[in-house]
Amino acid sequence: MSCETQTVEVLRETGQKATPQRMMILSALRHAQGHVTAGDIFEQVHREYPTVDISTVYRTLGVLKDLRLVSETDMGGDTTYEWVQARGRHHHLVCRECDRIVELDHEYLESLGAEILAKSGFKPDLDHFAIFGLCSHCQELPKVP
Amino acid sequence: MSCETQTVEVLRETGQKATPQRMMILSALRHAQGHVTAGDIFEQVHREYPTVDISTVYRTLGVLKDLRLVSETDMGGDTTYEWVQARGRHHHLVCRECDRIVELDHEYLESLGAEILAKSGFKPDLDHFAIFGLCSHCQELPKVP
DNA sequence: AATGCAGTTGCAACTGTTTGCAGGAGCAAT
DNA sequence: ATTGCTCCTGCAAACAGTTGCAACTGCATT
Repeated sequence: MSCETQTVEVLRETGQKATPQRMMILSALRHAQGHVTAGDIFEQVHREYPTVDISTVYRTLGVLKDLRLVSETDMGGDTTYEWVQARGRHHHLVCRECDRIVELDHEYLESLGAEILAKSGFKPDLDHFAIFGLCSHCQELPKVP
Repeated sequence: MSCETQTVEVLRETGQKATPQRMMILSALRHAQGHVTAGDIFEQVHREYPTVDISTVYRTLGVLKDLRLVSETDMGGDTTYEWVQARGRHHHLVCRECDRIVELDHEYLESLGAEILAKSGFKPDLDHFAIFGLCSHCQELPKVP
C-alpha cells in the first residue's frame, strides 16, 4: 500500500475527508527535506492551487499532528513541521546565545519516557523535542552580546 | 538583601535599568500564585499605571527570562511565566486529549540533563518543561471527541 | 547638581496563527 | 447516479506576540 493511500485510509477511519487541498499539503510535507514552516507549505501549494488559504494549511497541519503523522516543533523562529516517517525520531538542542542547533539522538529521551510512563501512567509524546540551553562554545564565552 | 534589591542589582550588573514599569512587573510576578500570562501581568500593572504598554511587559519578561529569573512555558494555551524562586524546578505533563495537567518532579529530568551535558557538552535549561502526551485516563478511552 | 549616553518606553504597524461563519464538497448509503 | 449528512473550505476578522522608531529617563560620572 502506498504512502498516499495509507494516509487517506487513516483519515477516513477517523471520519475525516481526503480533499485535494489536503493531498497537496501532504505531498508538500513528504517531499520536503527536513523541517518546513506553514508558510513554506502554503507557498508551494499556492503555486499550483492559488485559491487555497493559509488557514487551511494550518488546519490540515493540526489534523496531521493529532494523528501523529507530522511533528510540530518550536525551535525559536516560526513553528516547523516534519513528516515523522521521513526521518524517524530525533531532537534538537537549541543554543539560546548563538541560536545554533545540534541534533540529539532519540535514545536520550527513550528512558525518560519509559520512566515517566512507569511511575505516573502518563504516556509522553517524545517524537520531536526542542531543548534550549547553552552550547559548549557559548558556555566558555564571557557573555558578549 | 531583599528580593527586590537583589533583582535590581542583577539588572544593573548587566548594564540594564530598574525602571518603575519593571518594578511593577517584577512585583506582579512575585506575588502571583503559580503561572501567569503576559496579559495577566499587563492587566494588573495597568490598574495602577494605565500608560504602560503590553510591549513593555513582553520586553521585560524577555529580559527576566534571559537572566533566568523567570521561566517561560507553553502548555497549550497562552505562554505562561513564573518567578523561578517561587516554586523551584518542576515540570508539567499535558494531556493532548483532555488538556489535564499533571506536575512532574524535577528528578526525572535531572539525569537527562547530566547525560546530555556529559556526552555533547550542551548545557540544557531544564527549569520548566511542558511534555505533551496521553494521560492514563485517556489511554484507556476508545477515542471519543 | 548638572551632564551625557546607553538603555527603555509608548505608540503604531506588523507578524504568525487561530477562529466564526456561510457556502461547498467528500463519501457512505441508497 | 442521487441523496444527505458531516466535515471542510475560503474569507475576514480576531488573536497573541514582535518590531522600528522617536522621545524619554535612569544612572554613572563629573
